Amino acid sequence: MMTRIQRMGAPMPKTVVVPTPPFDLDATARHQTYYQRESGADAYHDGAYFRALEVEGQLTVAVVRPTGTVDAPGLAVELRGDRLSPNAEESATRAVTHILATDLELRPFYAVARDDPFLFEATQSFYGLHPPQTASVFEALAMAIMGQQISGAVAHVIRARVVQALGAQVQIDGETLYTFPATAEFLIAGQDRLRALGLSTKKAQCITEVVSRTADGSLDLQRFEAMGNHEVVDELARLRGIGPWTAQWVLLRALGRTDVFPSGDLALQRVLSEHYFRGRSVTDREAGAFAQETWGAHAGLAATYLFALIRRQRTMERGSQLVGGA
DNA sequence: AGCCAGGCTCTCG
DNA sequence: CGAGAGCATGGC
Repeated sequence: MMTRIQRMGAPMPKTVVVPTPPFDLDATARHQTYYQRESGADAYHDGAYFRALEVEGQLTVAVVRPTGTVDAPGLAVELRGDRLSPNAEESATRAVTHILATDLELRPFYAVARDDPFLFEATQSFYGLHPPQTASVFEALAMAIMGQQISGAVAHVIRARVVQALGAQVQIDGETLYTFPATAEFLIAGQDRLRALGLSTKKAQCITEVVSRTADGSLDLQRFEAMGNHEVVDELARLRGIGPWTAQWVLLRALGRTDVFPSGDLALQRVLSEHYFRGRSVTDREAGAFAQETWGAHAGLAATYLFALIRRQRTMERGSQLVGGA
């Protein structure tokens, strides 16, 4: 596969973006990059969020740093690399603010969460965490398919392998990032290559079907933006290998449908079981109904904060294991 | 060394 | 509807 490599040096003019408060870049970028220590499409270190992007055929890395406070937030967005056209600059800035969901309003959700001690604690611990979104519908769909069934750690390894193999490589300050591969790159790779990168036969077939149908126009993911939740689910369910879990995550992660609770998610089902059902296991249906009743139109934000809790829990467990093992 | 992990599809009762 | 099997891989 042809890999374009670009070395980037000279700093570019910065744009300042004002997110809807509260906004905490640290919490949001950590959440977004949780599994990607490095060699993914983005990275977070030294207080800056990095994301490789391809806009209008031009490669760039957006570097985002906080300029204000969580309650009076500002973000400095710097585009590194070859000078972009004004249009491309605007697209890149829009893309990275979309990824960080800067315009999302958290306060109504916080108001609902106040009645719920468990979630209230989460809204305090992760105050200002906006639910990160993917750059495109396809990115969310491909990421979800690659992550079906397997653990987060395994999903991370496989996704990183695919992104590195098929994405365009960008180097900045000695760090290597890759753009998330476009549908065309998956199409060129084909089933066998995807299979060799660690996807199961079914997943490789599923992604191949998505990208070939995108290529022949029978599937238009761009259109999802303007469609209702149920329409999107119906359209996605027609594809072999895509069920409720994948569709729910696409709605939440790509389209910012923060009313959608991924009720098919086993990790979320377990959290609900533990904290709201006294340990009794819950079905997909029960999880969805409970989330809808409890958090209403903000159920998707609740899911984001529940995942933040799950991750914090795992991080602490890992920490204590390391201490215990030593 | 196994068992399980942020499922989906198909089959059978 | 609900339950069960096969799929793939890496980490604990």
